[in-house]
Amino acid sequence: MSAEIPKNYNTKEIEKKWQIFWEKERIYQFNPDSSAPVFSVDTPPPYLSADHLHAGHVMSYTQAEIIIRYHRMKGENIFYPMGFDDNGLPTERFVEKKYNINKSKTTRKEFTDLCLKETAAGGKVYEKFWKSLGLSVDWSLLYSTIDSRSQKTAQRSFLDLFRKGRIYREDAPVFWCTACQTALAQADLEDKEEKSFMRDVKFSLENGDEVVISTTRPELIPACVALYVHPDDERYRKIAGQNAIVPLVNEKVSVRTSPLVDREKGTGLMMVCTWGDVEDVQKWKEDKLPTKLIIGKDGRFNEKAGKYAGLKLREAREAVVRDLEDQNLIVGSREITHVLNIHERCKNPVDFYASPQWFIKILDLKDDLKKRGEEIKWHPSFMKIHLDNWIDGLKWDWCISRDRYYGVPFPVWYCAGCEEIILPEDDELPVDPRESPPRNGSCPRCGESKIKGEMQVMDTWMTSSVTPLINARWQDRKNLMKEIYPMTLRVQAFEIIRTWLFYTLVKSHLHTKTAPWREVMISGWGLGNDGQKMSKSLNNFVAAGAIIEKYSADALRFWACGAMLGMNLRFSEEDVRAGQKILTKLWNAARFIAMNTENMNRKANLSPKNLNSADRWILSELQKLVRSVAEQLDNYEFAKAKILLEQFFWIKFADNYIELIKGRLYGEDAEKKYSAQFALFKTLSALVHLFAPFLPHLTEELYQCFIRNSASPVSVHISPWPEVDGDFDDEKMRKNGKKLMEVIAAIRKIKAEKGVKLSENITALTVGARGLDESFFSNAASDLQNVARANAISFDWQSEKTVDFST
RNA sequence: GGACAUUUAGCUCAGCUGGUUAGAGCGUACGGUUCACAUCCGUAAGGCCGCUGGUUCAAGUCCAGCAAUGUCCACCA
Repeated sequence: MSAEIPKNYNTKEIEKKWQIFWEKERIYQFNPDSSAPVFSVDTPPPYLSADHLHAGHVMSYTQAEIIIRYHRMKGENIFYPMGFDDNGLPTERFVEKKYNINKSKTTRKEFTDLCLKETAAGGKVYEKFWKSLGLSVDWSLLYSTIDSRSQKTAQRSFLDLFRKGRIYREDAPVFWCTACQTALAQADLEDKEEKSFMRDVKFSLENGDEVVISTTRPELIPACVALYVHPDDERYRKIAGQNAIVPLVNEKVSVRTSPLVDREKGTGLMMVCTWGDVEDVQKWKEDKLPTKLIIGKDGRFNEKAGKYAGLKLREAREAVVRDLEDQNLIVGSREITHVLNIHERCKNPVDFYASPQWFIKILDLKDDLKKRGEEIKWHPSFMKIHLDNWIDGLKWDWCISRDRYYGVPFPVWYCAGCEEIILPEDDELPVDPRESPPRNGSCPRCGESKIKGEMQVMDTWMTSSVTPLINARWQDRKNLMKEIYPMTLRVQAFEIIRTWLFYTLVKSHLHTKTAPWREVMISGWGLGNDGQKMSKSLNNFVAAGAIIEKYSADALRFWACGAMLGMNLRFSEEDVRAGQKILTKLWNAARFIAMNTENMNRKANLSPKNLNSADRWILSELQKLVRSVAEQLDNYEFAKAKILLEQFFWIKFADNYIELIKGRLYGEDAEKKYSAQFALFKTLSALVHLFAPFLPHLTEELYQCFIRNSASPVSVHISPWPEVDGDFDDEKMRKNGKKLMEVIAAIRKIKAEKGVKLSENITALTVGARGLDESFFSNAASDLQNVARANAISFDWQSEKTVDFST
């Protein structure tokens, strides 16, 4: 047998071999007919537009996968799908950039065709990559957020919520990205600090008096519709109720009062425009102020802006300031730093704009949603606070429509005659009202046959928020709702708690009156060498494919599970190399064991009393390891489990135990040799299983080469997780073992330091030996003597005196 | 301004419900081995455990305050 075992572990060949094997044998396939408990997983569908996969992706997917593999080996029926998010704005932007095209200058058909082509290509790259990493995904469950099943689910979600009165359409101010030319939701915004100028501008009152307002947005002066003061502000008591004249446009606006005005801010006199910020929108709503929208959807000023019409925002600001200066109306100006909202996808500043949009009413659900959040078990627990904070801070209903081309269409038509909203039946879905009319062709209310389809598309989260329902085939007659829903586990990173997690919670609360999952697992970020977030625009980008190519998937996975759940992890090639080292070490240890257990009878089961001391020790340590690794994995503490495994394997098993029993393996005493062989094989077998979730390729190779027999499962990944064997779980043995290791250390020290400190070391040695139980020692003495001999020392345990160096 | 997290050896991080001389990996220096190990083993150097107070017989570990870093949120007149 030993002749057949290759000396080196050929990473690339072997990993590829088992990946093909797993697929062929359908090791990871979900079995809907099994009676085993189901463990269903809701994994993030990554955006295909991210055309480079980096080590950060590897980290979060691997961490989740280790937990999943553990549950699979515990005999649970794993439902582990993969999805691709190839829907919506990110994909559009990717295509725009790649082909350098402008959405408004191409037809919808051309554009969506390109999007579909790119997502198909991207999907292939992703699938290949995830497979090369060894993810135990059931690829037969693959979904894409633009495929017809997802569209159907998203549209049915819309219809269901519409019927429940949760969805409304309103022509109101919305967050608007002038670069993408679409409405946005609160969750699509990001903060950005920017330097700007606070300018003090003179306004005249009708009676000729002058007042001063402060603003960072002078270009909105032509859109001013009111001034506000605090009702108790002595300075302005007299002017409240009067009219002011807006400079440059000479329009009359009223001076109103509101207790919400902050007297300390600026001059205490507040200019309200259509609409510069959230305050403006609120005042506009509450006091029914006039509307004077001077910025168009493309970001240019429109005809209502008078002489500034046609200018871009920046140009308009310059022009307005120039004009104000010419008229000596700017009485103060200072540079300030303030934070403005930018669009998360394109980083352009977000404005307000009014146009008809679809909304889901969520502001009245805050308490319910927080309660749903509490039904879920959070790992790590503090991550739940991010959700609560977000819910507390909600100010707007969820705007679900986007003025774009590529995405799931709304299942909505409008009657051209009576403006009735026309909806399809569930069995018609998916529909595309932009392309085809409703089934019965005319308006059910007025009979009008001219019907318009809704041209907007859904927010990408409208689809992503129903991934559990897509997977459970909620929309199908024969669905898996009972089997896999609510799902067992959601895995994701923390930055999309406010989007993906929150929106999914909203949907499942409204559709199924449950939380969507029982547990969530939130991972941190993989950081670049410099500690910054990995991003391909920076030089800290670590292409995951290249690392796998250079080392191995298993080594990269070993790095990925090095941080505790929820913590960020800095990438370091040294750590990957350390992972590679443990692969080699495991391979060699297994090879050694295989060579020395070739002819042993593996069927017989020895009991502790038939074993030598050292063998009982390592097996008792093994039981402790089995117990604690399971404990850690139950708590999603894969990093701690990994450390336990490493330390047991490398230090206790390889450096100490194997060295201790080599003499018996090479010796003539068949009984003593068999005792060691038995412990060696039992330990190796357990280790291969315990390491399997972390290092799936290597452990599969070891299992197939050294462990598997005709009665075993075809793969280590579906073979049973090790259990504690009470017969060998012996604390007394572990205590003796600790002493045993001290004695070995003392022997090595004597060797290393020769004469130096000799007496101390000999004392350590004898004291260590004396600390052992008598029967344990008498049985282990020959093993120790062997170690001593291997270190060129002979020691007389009886007299505790003689030390020879056979130099 | 609010929230959450982090702060322990040169680097990356462990240190559970407080208890003897604070640990691992990598890196560094030195020594040994190459008969499982394109290696491996051993030894050493290196830490006011962010700062300040408090509780306690006893604190890296609990409490309070402060600081730095990261992230999220709020503030945009």
